Amino acid sequence: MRISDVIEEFIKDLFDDGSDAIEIQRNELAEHFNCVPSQINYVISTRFKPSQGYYVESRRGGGGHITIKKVNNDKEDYIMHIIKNIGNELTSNEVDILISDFLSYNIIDTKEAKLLKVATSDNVLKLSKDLKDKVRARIFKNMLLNI
Amino acid sequence: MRISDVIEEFIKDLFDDGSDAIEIQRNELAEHFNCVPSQINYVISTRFKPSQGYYVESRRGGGGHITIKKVNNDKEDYIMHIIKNIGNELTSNEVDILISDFLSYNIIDTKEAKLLKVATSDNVLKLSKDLKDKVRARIFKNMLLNI
DNA sequence: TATCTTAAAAGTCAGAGAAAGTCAAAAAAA
DNA sequence: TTTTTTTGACTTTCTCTGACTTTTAAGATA
Repeated sequence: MRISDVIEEFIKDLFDDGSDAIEIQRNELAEHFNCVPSQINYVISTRFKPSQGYYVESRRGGGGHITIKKVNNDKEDYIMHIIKNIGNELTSNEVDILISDFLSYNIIDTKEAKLLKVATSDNVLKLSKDLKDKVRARIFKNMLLNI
Repeated sequence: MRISDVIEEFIKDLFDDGSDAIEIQRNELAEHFNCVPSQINYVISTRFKPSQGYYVESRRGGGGHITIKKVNNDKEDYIMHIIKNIGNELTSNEVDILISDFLSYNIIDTKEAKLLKVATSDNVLKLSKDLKDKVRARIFKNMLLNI
């Protein structure tokens, strides 16, 4: 088995505790596997690409490290599913319920929640009942698509 | 964890009582962390830059000290100023200009820009001309208040 | 009082050290 | 042969250190 595969597996195992971000030190890892440090870069660039669901950050210098984050597209799938299930109209109450669901599932952060809420609130729209819920549905769905 | 990060955190914790300016003594702090005094300068110059929302002043000589102020009210002031200058109506064109100004002054990030844009776009609002620009102004201003 | 002196701060800057990144050539595998 | 993996020399970025400089307050002296 090639060393790259072993390192790949080792890194993936670090996620086993359920965390969605892990941190490694390039030189330390290279020493552990008895390979040159740049081998770690190779593994990362071939096996932890965004298209494979990972996002990588790093810092050089003393105490430097490499952070690998798992990005899941569960989020996008969930949002698309919700959007499809919102009809042509949406009440302020329904918005509140959706937003609180999104927050508890960590689909959006509190800032996005505030923006969604304010952009679709009765006070801001100030429209007749029949127009209001239609406009609200359109704004809400389109904003969601951009989150 | 690197010593610079520890010192950074220590200083930031000093703001926890809500004050927007804190005062430290360079030598004292260096002694506390068992590092050379210039390390404090390093931390300040890399972690407390104006671009990071801090403003630093100091005095030498007996009883000298370093004062760190939290600023970044610039952003809020600017936003408030803009909001006050937006009337009751706002065209799609005006939105585009404002958003591109905000972006170039780093008042908002690209995600916020997209949300502002989509929530106020003609296609989404789909209202008669007289209503549209009024609703757009309200949505835009209220969203800005929450950025 | 006015000035001079000294000590107590903070500031600067360049060099050393500690990481990670790059890239192309060699080697191995498909 | 073509593609993937491995290697290592060189680069870049970030952190830490210490010698030296500058500024200022406070005390000493005329």
